[in-house]
Amino acid sequence: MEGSSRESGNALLFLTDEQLRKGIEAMFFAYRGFTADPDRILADLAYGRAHHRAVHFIHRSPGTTVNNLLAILGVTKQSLNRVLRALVEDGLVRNEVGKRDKRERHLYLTEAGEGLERRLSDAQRDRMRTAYRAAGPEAVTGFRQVLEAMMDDEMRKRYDALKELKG
Amino acid sequence: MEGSSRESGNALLFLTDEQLRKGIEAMFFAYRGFTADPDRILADLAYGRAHHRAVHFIHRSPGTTVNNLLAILGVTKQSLNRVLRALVEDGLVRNEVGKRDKRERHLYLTEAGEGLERRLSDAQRDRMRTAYRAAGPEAVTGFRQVLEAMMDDEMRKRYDALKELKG
DNA sequence: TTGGAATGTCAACAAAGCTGACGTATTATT
DNA sequence: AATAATACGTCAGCTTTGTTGACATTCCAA
Repeated sequence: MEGSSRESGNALLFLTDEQLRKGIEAMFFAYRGFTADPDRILADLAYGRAHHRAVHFIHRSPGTTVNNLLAILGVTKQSLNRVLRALVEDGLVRNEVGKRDKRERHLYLTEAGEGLERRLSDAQRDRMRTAYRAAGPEAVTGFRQVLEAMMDDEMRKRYDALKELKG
Repeated sequence: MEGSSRESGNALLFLTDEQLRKGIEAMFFAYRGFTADPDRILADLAYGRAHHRAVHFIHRSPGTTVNNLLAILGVTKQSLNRVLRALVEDGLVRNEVGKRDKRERHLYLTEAGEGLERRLSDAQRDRMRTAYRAAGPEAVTGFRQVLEAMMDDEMRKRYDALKELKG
């Protein structure tokens, strides 16, 4: 049989509105679960998701600049600045003037910052791990493939750039 | 080989922190893409994501009550009320006093409301369809499995309840 | 040396969440 | 019949996190 029983990735699938709607709802409800555990931790600390995201990506790319973080998070510098200021004041993030370009500020987590990052990502990874194990390795591959296909090109570049850090 | 090369769903997987972090980042960036298209449409209309969610779930469960919508969206009645009031004033949502229980208000989209819902979900489904086709049918199954495993139990119940509406 | 880039900061505002309090029907319970 | 509970709406005030716009500073590079 030509085309065969194992459809290739770019086969023209028949996708009903219902199937697609279910996917949309799955994203909605799953994202709630995805953020639920960190949110609980953050609530006690008077921090929000914005702080979590900043801490996450600074941990991921130590020494990243404000501008780079801005682009990854997709917010204005004013919005990010408020969050960063709080984190610096609370001693979770360290600010270092660039050596090559002294206009730039390189961002690092302090030990306390790394501690918070651990707490938050432990919680989030626990849920992710449980979900991955429940679904199985093939499902995980598919999960990642669909998510990557769902990103804007610009964001996929940034996502890939992060991936290459520790491969 | 016992266990075989095709690992079962509940096999104990070796999942590195890096793999899990990539999953977390994939969720973050993909969710941005997921909401990007409707967000652009909504911006022109002075509506936000909250309005989109209300419209989506009223479309999905016509005649649903305020209380039910509250539970699905996971917000307070004050927050939802603000959104609903705007939608009713703008003639997108219709409010009907319950026949069996007159305390309840059943919610329906008007024709204009259905029109907006179409516009929004067309945009969102286009992206979902493109992603599904790019990733292939097996990936789609895995995608859904992981997302469902990631939900809180409470939310999975609501998600399943929606699924059963039109199968 | 001058232009532009990167950063920080001030002010004002908006969306969308929250809590708490209160009112009004309506229904359920005792 | 009286009381309690439920469903909904609304007012007031607060928080987080985003937005613009304006402006100063620092510093690289042409």
